[in-house]
Amino acid sequence: MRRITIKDLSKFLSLSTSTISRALLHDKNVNEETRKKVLDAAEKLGYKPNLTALNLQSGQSRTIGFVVPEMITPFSSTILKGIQNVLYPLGYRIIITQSDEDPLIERKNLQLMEEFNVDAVIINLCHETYNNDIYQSIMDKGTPLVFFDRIPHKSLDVSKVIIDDSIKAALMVEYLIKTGRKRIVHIMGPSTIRNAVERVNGYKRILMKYNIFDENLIIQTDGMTFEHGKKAVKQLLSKKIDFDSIFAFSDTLAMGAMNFLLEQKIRIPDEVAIASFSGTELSSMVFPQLTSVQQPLEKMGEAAAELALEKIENSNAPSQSVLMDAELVYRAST
Amino acid sequence: MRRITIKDLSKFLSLSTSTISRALLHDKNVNEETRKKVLDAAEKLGYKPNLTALNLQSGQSRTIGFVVPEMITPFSSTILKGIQNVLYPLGYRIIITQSDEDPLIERKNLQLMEEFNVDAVIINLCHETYNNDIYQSIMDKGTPLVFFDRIPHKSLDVSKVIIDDSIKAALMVEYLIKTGRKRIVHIMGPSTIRNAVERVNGYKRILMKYNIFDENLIIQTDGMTFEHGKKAVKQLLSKKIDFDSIFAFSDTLAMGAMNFLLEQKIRIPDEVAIASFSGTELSSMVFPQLTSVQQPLEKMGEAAAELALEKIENSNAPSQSVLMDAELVYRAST
DNA sequence: ATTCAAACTGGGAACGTTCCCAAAAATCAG
DNA sequence: CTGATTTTTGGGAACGTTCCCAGTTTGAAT
Repeated sequence: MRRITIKDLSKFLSLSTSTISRALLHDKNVNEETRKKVLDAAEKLGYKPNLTALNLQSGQSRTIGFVVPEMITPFSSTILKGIQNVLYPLGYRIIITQSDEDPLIERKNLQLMEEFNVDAVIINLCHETYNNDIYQSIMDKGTPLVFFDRIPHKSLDVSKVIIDDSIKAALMVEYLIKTGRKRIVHIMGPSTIRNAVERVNGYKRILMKYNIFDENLIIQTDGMTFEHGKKAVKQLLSKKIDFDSIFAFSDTLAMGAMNFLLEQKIRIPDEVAIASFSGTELSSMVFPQLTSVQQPLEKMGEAAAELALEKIENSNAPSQSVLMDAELVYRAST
Repeated sequence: MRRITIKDLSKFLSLSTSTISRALLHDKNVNEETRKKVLDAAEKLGYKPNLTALNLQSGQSRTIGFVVPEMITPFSSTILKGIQNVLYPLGYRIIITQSDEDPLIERKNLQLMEEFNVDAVIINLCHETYNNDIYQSIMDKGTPLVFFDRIPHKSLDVSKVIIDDSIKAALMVEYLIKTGRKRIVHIMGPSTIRNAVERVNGYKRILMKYNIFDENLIIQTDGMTFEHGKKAVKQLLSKKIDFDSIFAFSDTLAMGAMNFLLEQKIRIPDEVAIASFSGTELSSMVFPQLTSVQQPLEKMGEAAAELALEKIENSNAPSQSVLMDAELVYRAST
């Protein structure tokens, strides 16, 4: 059951390995007839190139690292799908790690990626600055880093795929206002995530514009889970802060909030409207379905993969930022 | 920025590559002092072994394939986590593909795995028999296959991790009966999935035992998505079939069903109770939270990884079945 | 026929390891 | 202090490719 190698073909056809290799690679310096013989034999014996040998020879691992905070919501997995669309046809492998929103684990994961000798890393970070040094050192060693969604501080020159968090947040909040809401809560993610800051800024800008801003309506969570969303609303209720709507940083936080409100028999959207920011399928799997800012996740993954490829092919290609558009989708929760 | 290799260390220390290699591998045939020098130098110059070279030399790719129907619910990603727990510390890479519940794509994915020369494949299939031939041919070539959750027909001798679908389904249905439900619908998955058949059997057995079985209450979907769940309930309602509870094949189907019921202003659990089978976090993210059969997903992943390792280490190790226990968790939906 | 370029093929190094075998150095028994 | 044994080291093949550099063959032009 040993694998067929070029050497086997070489023996079988009484041709040198060089010629076999050339025939297989469609090098022009090989007789058309010979090529055909080789291709036939390869087919017949079931030859498959040994990727490991190829990688050793070329010095590339043909492996891309994918580092994400979590993989249990469809967010990362949809991005992943986009990446796979681009990379699998080219013969790249993708290895995936989850950081559990913990910068220390992220750090370990990145070291793992170095050991795996990946050609590039596509990453959604979990703390804006904590691992800056390791990002830099990886890039210094010549491994491109491409960020998406959450990006590092602008002092780092990296390729990235983003959407305009601030503007989209503003639009969503403005929509809530237009539907008659006046007391709009924002459940904000941890401020160590740039996007949380961007989105809260968009939110603030609009509320100020309409002159209905109230500091108390911003509630910052220290995590990104369903439970954090629940806790946020619990706090609001126990502080007896009056509100008629919620704009949440993510689907998961929105779902937590929603769940708690429903438990308290608060009607949605009659008493409280809810909108979120994300683009995962989760938003349409709850009842009532969530109004949300829908990010083009699969496309974002594809874009990130393209950026990575660019840097792999040309190591001093300039870093690029791809700004993608997100769509506001109005559903039953508002 | 070139990577440091053993040759660099060899030059640096004026020692042969053999000695360096031995020192690094903690071979006993090397002077303690020399080893220390080597280890220090390796540390200082930042030596990292080249996995590709290692793999070529050992003939293993140290890569495991993970083939799943989908990755957008937490089911597969939680399993994955278990696999990573076991495999990452051992230096294995994991490559992941999604089959979109399509056996043809699954087939392509498996071919991809062969090209990647993986040491083993851990797989959750999407059709009980369709790809039997390729499963067999991969195993014939010496690559172990480990199945979990959905397994192939028993004619294939493979390692697998399963839970007792029939018994757990029966227990859940019996629980529904004990809470006073009499018209229990089963939203069954496609019958090309063994588990769907197992679970419906458990369901049937109990309903027959209590003498309340009605063929009309079984509704078979032709897919596994949220929409399929919705459609199932829609059909029930339009056929005016009377029911007071639903036992669904999966969280996702249950959520679809629930969503549609709520849209129709049917109260849960007062008018209709809902229970599901799965063990993902989704079941507690909806309102009301779903009663469900909770599978020990992370542990299942770990078990699958162990089985794979066993087969990798000893290619004629006998196939094993690991039967894991699942827990019934009662929540607000019943 | 002779020459020369073009077309095709083969030999062998290289990628970074490990590991077998042999050589050198150190230790030991008598 | 000699020979035998053990410890430590080095040389070089091997894993499966690609690719450079030489060869060999072919065929056309003189």
